Amino acid sequence: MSSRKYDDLLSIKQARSDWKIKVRVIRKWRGATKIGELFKSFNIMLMDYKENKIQAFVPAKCVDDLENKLKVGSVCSITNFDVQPYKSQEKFRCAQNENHLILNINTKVRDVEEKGNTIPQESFDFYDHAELDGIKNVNVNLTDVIGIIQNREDISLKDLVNRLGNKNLQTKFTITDGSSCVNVTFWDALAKSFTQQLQLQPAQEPVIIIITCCKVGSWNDEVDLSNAAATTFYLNHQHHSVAEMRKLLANPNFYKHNQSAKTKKKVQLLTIGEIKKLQNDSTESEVITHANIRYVDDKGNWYYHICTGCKEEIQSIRGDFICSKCNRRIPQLEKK
DNA sequence: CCCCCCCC
Repeated sequence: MSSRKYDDLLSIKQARSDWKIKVRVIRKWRGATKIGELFKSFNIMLMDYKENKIQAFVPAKCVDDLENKLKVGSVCSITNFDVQPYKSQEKFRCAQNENHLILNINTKVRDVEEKGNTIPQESFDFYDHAELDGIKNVNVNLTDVIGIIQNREDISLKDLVNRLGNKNLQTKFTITDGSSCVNVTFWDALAKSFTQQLQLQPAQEPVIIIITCCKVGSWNDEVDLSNAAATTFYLNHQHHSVAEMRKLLANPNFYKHNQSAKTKKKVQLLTIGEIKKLQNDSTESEVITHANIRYVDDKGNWYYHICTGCKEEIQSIRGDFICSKCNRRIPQLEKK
């Protein structure tokens, strides 16, 4: 075995046969088919002592050989692997690195002792909640976020059937950094393990969550974080970022800009009769009701016309109307 | 050398 120094993960620019890296396996995940069957192949995130990270793929043909040597938390030396740049349009990249590794049947993995510079157990690249709106729906890179879980008692696991007839598990919750809130939707296996761990999570309230490698999307015009295959979460994790957030939380001004979220009540389903009986303490509360529309009163001016295309208000509608903003033709309303 | 949808 050669005794030459280990290569820096950022120096690995193209395939070369003699790369030698010393890394900690910090995360591991498997892709799945649309119906949730896990692949034999898997992925890992590797980190060196400089906290450089790189994603590595372990193809099915070398899983039997390598999986037990690549346990999360272990430090190892790895030689003989392929290097591949991400394709220019490739989305859902897990590490801020132009390249990723592909292990193969010649790859050698050896447990090594950690001497000198210690490789941390984890490393995150957090985005502020306020920045998320600006990067939503891009997802060339996956995103790390930290926040305080709100209204923990309202969080539940739901069974859904989507419009294609597939079954899904879903859990929704909101996290805050004190000044803004972000919605999170976890799906399927991650939704299940999240709700389970949240129930087991002992004492320390509120629960601080780190979500790593998540997608930043939108739902109902709001930023919504959701899980990709690589997404992992940590509750009240032993990490300085969690300690810092808990310190901020102890400050009485922490929620100053966040009162609405803190006091937000669960939306209730009420009958019209119950809504009529609500008292002053329900002012501006949100409720849901089921009702049948019997007729629409078109006298008075409680309503206005909008173009069904551009949603701009239309001043008058008599006969067919061409929207002056987008030229859409809006037919005359039919009278009964 | 496998996936990254899915809730209105």
